[in-house]
Amino acid sequence: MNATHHHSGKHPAPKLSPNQSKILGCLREAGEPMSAYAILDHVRNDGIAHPPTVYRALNDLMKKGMVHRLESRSAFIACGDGACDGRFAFAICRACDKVVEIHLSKGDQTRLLGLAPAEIVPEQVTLEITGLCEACAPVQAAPV
Amino acid sequence: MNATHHHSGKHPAPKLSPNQSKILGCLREAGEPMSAYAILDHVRNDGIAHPPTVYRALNDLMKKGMVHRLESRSAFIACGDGACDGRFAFAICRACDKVVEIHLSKGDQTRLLGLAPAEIVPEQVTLEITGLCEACAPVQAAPV
DNA sequence: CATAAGCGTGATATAACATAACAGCCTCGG
DNA sequence: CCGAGGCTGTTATGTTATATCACGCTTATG
Repeated sequence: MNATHHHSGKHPAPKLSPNQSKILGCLREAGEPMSAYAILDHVRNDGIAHPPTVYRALNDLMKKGMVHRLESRSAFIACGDGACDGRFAFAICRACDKVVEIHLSKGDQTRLLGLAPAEIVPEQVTLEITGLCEACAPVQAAPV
Repeated sequence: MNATHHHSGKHPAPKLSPNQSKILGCLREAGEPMSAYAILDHVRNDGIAHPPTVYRALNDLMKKGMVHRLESRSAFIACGDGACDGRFAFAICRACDKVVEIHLSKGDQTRLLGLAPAEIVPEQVTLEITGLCEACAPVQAAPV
């Protein structure tokens, strides 16, 4: 699971440290959001033993656009694309925690940033849409 | 103007418990986001002494639409409108923490919900736009 | 009155999430 | 040799949130 030379193309060169690779590998294997401490539990085998080590790697991976944080759940997930430019959104099933990454078009991004009031110059967007996925819809009642 | 009939007009009847009133008052006085523990510090005078008391009131107030949670900061803020229907967004200055509540038009709401993939039926939107306000722009460099 | 149900609250304890601060070990360039 | 910088390890602590049980008050009922 060494992602050190992935395919070249859209994405900037990764250049990951050993710890970053381990943690990214863990998140990619899971394919779903994990809390920092859940990650820690899964990489103890790999010699990572303390929270700061995990958070350091996660923060570095987020700067590279390879991991995103789901604010509404305090959880982290690998970017479905390898890496992206920071303009993205998520749809999350409230019942099973399934996450779908939404790729925002240029137009979407512009419209979103345009919602900011004149007094604040927008830089970054956090957009998370919660709902119910196909599988969970039949067995759940609407709470809102 | 006590229209306790149905929820006529924009705002449903408040009917707050004493603790809810104290905590909403605290947030309204502040006019800015506060962490649950910052709120706790400010209402100790009023006889509230433990975290669960604060969280209980905050959760009730959020259900009523009178308080919102800023996911990206783990903070709470009084609704600028008294109460609203849950379709709103925030613009936040990353330097001074100033928050502006953005009221989404019907069209904005529809577009946002439309971003959800087919496999997840959207129910709720969390949109937070971080940037730099007029006052802070001159003295801050862009980090991203 | 007695009693039970329901609700808001008080209080203890602990869980879950995150970072500050410092120390060790490399490698690189002088 | 020596210092700078990058990455990691480690200890300790700070911050955010909830589970659980107990208490007192009001109300409905017999």
